[in-house]
Amino acid sequence: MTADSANEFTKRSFLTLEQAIRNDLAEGRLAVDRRLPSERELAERYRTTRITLREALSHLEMDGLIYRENRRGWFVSGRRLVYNPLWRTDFQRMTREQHRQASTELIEAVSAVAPDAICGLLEQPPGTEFWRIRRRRMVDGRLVVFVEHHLSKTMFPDILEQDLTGSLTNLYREKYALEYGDVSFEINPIALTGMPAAELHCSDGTFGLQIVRVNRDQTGRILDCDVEYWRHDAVSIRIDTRDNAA
Amino acid sequence: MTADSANEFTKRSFLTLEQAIRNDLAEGRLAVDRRLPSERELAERYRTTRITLREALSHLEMDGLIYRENRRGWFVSGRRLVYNPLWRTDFQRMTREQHRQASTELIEAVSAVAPDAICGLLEQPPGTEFWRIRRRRMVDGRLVVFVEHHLSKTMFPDILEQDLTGSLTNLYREKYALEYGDVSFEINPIALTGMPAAELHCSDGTFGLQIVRVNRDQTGRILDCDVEYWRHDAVSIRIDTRDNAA
DNA sequence: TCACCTCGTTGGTATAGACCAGATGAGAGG
DNA sequence: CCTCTCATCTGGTCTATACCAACGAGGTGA
Repeated sequence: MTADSANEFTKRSFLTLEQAIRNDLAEGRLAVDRRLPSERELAERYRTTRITLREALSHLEMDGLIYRENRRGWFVSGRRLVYNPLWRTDFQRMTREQHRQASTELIEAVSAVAPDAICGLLEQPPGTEFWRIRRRRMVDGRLVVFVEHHLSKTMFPDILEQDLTGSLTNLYREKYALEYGDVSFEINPIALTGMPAAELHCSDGTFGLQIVRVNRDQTGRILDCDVEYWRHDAVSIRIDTRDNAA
Repeated sequence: MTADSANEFTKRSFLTLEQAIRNDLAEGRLAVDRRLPSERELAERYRTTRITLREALSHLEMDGLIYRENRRGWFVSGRRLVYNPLWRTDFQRMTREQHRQASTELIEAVSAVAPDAICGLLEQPPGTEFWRIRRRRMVDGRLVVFVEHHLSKTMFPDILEQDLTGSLTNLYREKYALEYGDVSFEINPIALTGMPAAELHCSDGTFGLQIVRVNRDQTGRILDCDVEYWRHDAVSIRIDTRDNAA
């Protein structure tokens, strides 16, 4: 690279830089989930500093083209998982229908006092104990969502003895004869911190989507409340009232 | 401030810094939509550099506590507007029900070829011309969303002669006797760039939510397609199937 | 064979200083 | 009184450099 071409970068060089990486991604020179070269190497290659380089990478991250794993590096994002929070379908089936492979990992399953906000959503007094099930899920080998379920201890007295790495939907149906009915949920764009960030291996403060869902059975009784924390680049929320009419 | 207390900031000082600003916000020392002191002033006050200061501010921005306007400064975020993309309610009414004040500004209303993706959603061949209406909306005086509507030219031949700063929902009903029926939409977390960023007065690359919505009338005919770009900290998506059953 | 430790590399965070371009407000001119 | 111009301030971007802590690979010892 000559001094002249380096000069092209003098103003808003991170844009050029960003575009260069965009091209590499678009033309498939970088495969999905593959790690990018180290920041120092990229900075040198584009004749800039790490600060500027990281500025460009942040933009690409916000745009969902790349993601990073805490202290491990930057990786190429795959296509987004299409997710309809209104569907009763379980995660495994949903991913299979999109020709993708999912897996679930149980982090903990204990009895615990739910935060006041959760108790409120579950229409119970503050300080109520619930089963708290924490899990995380992967799609095509990548960690994409951390989920915290809060369930009634009286409705599901022995649920901790079941296999909790599978679908709770199926457990409800098969063991407790409960079907999903109405659902309500809330989507908030937030920064991932603390446990969700740690479990998803992303650095504290990474952008994410929080989805809080309250599920009811066919008679309107509240079944449980899920709090999901998604890597923002891994998901696309899609809802069609025609699908949910039935 | 002594040299000793400055040393407390030597490691991950942006966290301390972040917490300090969080406290200021929580205790109301900074009012909603009020401008924060300049970056240089804050950096000096917290005895750090602008880079580090901006790191802390970015975290708060991602968490939705503050937002920035391009080259104008940082401001305190208000509470999120609760938004249900399934409702037929118009924007004005929705905000009024939440005791907030809304206004709409027309940016342009022209005939234009829609991008291929939009033509696809509207079930028309690529290259089809539609009315393209661009608007932006404020809540309590703050710009929160940029919207691009694409409508059929044959269904609404004279819509450009109407008042386009009000509710399109109402126009459909009153002038064309059309009611909303099914709706489908998609939510994507993305980086705001180009026109949406410029119209929302946010710097290129600011994080936002894109909501693409396709509206149908009571007979299932496609009415229009809206592409909305929201400031991420200004909105909370909330849906309850019990509300939409009727 | 496997647990443990060491060490190089990487990302995470920080300092110090600089210039540019857009936004703003005060002052000049009509 | 209004409009236009210009200096000033602010955020936006950049260079150059440094240290720390975590990750991972490879070697060591039980």
